[in-house]
Amino acid sequence: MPDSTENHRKTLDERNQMSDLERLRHSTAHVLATAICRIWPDAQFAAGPPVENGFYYDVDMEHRISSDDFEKIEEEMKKVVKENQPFERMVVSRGEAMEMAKKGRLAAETERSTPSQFKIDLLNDIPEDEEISIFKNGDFWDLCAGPHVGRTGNCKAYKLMSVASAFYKGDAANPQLQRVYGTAFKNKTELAEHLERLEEAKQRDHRKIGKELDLFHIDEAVGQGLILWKPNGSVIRQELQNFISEHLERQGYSQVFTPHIGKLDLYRTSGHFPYYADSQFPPIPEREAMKVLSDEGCSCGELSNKLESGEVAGFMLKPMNCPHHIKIFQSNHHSYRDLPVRLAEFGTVYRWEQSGELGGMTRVRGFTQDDAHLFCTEDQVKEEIMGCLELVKIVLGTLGMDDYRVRVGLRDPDSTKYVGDSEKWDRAEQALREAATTLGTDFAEEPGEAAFYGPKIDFVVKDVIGREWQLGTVQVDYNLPERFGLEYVGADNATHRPVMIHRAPFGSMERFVGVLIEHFAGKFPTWLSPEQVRILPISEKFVDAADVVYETLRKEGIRVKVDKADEKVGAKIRLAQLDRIPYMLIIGAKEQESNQVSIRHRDRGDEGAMPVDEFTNRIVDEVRSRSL
RNA sequence: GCUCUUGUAGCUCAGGGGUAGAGCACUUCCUUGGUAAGGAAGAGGUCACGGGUUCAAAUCCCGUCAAGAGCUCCA
Repeated sequence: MPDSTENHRKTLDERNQMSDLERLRHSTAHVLATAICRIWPDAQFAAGPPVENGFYYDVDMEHRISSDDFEKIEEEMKKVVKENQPFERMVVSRGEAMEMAKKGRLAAETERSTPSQFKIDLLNDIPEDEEISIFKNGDFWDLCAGPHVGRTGNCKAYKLMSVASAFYKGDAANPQLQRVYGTAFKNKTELAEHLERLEEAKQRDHRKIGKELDLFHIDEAVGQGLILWKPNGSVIRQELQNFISEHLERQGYSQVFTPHIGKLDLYRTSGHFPYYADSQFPPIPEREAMKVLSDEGCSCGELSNKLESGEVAGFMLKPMNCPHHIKIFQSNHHSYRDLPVRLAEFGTVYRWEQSGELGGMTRVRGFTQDDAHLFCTEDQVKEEIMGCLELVKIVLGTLGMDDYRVRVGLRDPDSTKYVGDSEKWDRAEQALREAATTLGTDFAEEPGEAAFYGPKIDFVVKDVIGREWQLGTVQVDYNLPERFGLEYVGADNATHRPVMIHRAPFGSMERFVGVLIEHFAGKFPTWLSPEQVRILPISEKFVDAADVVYETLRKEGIRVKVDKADEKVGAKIRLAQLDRIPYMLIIGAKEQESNQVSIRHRDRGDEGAMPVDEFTNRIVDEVRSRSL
């Protein structure tokens, strides 16, 4: 189990490499602690490190901090900053440090009746050979390896952001502490810019825009994490599926359909049941079995045990599509001449995510993967992976998501958890590496990041405001071919085991569309827009003329509507803008006479008049080429 | 799953122990207009659900469900 950032104790070397900003944030965390300590002297502090966009300090005390307290705390922090206390480093012996902690003197301004309990614990975690240091700012002494900025006066631009609870040391078995989050920057300008970015992110939130544009709905009566795609959202999804399907065709894939459930035995073979039972919907026992068991007065617990042990048969909602695709592959005999076999499906899967993990479209319990499984010979692995990478590249390029990084997940050389012999792994890793090189993008090799069944390549996309999302993935798999005993007949007339490749350029339709909404801030390129054109007659008199244009566009497959409301154009434009419709066509007396339309683009504004046919050609072209 | 916060009209939200409010959206009428909001009237709610306290609960308390933030998790 790799250390999470949370648990990982920074080495002194790593600490010395802390950037200036991290130093500043860490120091601001001490300022925060000083302030809290002055207001609530019973406060016990745990850890207070810098984090990605700021810092936090974990605190345990009687009073429950709420955002209403922020003003008061910030006021007190201001005083500490104004006092411009120097941060002084003092090296002490383990015994001295322990003595201070026992007197409650650590993370405090005075000795206290209760010991600094968390600091005692942290002290015990410090390796024997490491120097123990205390950092002082004014009377506030804290066990801390540093480093810090020179004085509290350097911490001028900060803001408390939120308070939440966190498990002590990140372990769910430990008690929860109050974690106060803040952010800090070199100066107030940078702080303001950061806050602006956060505001921008809020405006782009796919849950907000999804509601505004009527894209999707989650209903309590249906269930948590289950997405209802509304007509507008469905247009986007369908367009994306058409887009992918076109490329699947070109790349020689076969599209298939499979049911949403499968027998428990199928997943016993694949190894997913009962090993991953906690993250799956509970199994569906067979009708007959249910009846017999209920007649016998069998409890739920017993039933569940019998399902797990295989005494009782049943079905499961599929948590992945692989087993179904494998069974399609296995339904024929295969010669090496047939390979590679590429089976693709927009396959819906169900996983039991913990309720607290769910959120909007990005973390759900039922989702549709743009999934495919490739069955090929060892020799074909590299080329097939290149094909997969090509597809991901086309997808991301078409959507203007050019800012991404590529991770090549390799096995951990020291671990033995991996299936398949190491020679095969060497070859597969080399194939992945070479394929990644052909991408022309930098990639990072990450040992230990491979799945137990094979190495993989992940695409991590950065959206317009700098957040990262793991989307596309390509994985080599030696495990399932083994478990299911897949075979093909080679040129030598002997049977061989094919290699499987899993790949999903979007990851899932739900997550991808969620990310796309935020990426485009709802302003989808024309080909993806649920409504591509809205015709705005200047008054009722021009509704007929509008209808004629409507028919022309509709015949060309353009998604168009006429706004016949009894409103002025100004109001109609406003609504169309709010709906993020790419083109507004305005029709009044001038246009009617000349058989033209006045074009207004949602971003470019008034583009003047143009004959209807010319506009039609232009937009049809724009849609067909899927331009941004 | 854990901690905290929240749940009032289709949407965004105010109010808060004495029978429900605004703006937008919706319907009707007036208006027939030129690039981001013309005017008027009307309709619309079991204040998430269940229980308790009270003469009286949308309001206070408990529970359930759901959402948000963070933690833990994501084959």
